[in-house]
Amino acid sequence: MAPVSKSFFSGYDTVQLARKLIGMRLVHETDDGIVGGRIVETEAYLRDDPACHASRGKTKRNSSMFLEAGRAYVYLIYGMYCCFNVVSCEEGVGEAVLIRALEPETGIPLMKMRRGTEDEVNLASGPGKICEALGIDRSVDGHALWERPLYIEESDYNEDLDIACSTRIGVGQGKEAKLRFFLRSNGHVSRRTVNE
DNA sequence: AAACGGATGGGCT
DNA sequence: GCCCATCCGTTTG
Repeated sequence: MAPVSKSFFSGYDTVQLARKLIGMRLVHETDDGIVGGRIVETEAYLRDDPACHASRGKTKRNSSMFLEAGRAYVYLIYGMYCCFNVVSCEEGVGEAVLIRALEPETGIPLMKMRRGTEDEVNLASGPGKICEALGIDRSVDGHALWERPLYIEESDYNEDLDIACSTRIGVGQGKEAKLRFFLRSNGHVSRRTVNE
């Protein structure tokens, strides 16, 4: 397999890209090994959405959100975890898709070591867990996700996906909006019991 | 099974 | 000073 082309990311709005990324693979080729998995849960963050970091303008922290579609936006949360996003829309807009959960596929032993658990369901079922399992930190903020070593690639099985929709997890403002997307009956999503 | 507190850094009203 | 797009271990119903 190989990274998708740059054009994979353009021509869609953020909600469309959030749905399109479900079923695709996120892969990181590191010195310690190749790790990756299938994306099973995403959330959309929109420009006029109070939960979106870009909604109050461009700062040093969120500046990569304003890059072109397909760039990485990685930020530190709660002082100790990172969250990984795929930038959407054209340069200068400030929207992104948060990747919330993966179904581990490649490099599972390395992920287990990094996460300190043998439980496969617990390897990447949350945005902070994904970054720990894949070795993603702020040094890849702004990276082009159509290029190695960190990239999106096509999945072997990507047909007839049953995508469900709910409110987002952990947000204060913007609670009502149903901007979370996940594979309905997949065991690797971060939470099972949310509305509808 | 749900609820809570601690760890810990940086941006903000 | 307070609020987070979190996680984990522990306590409570």
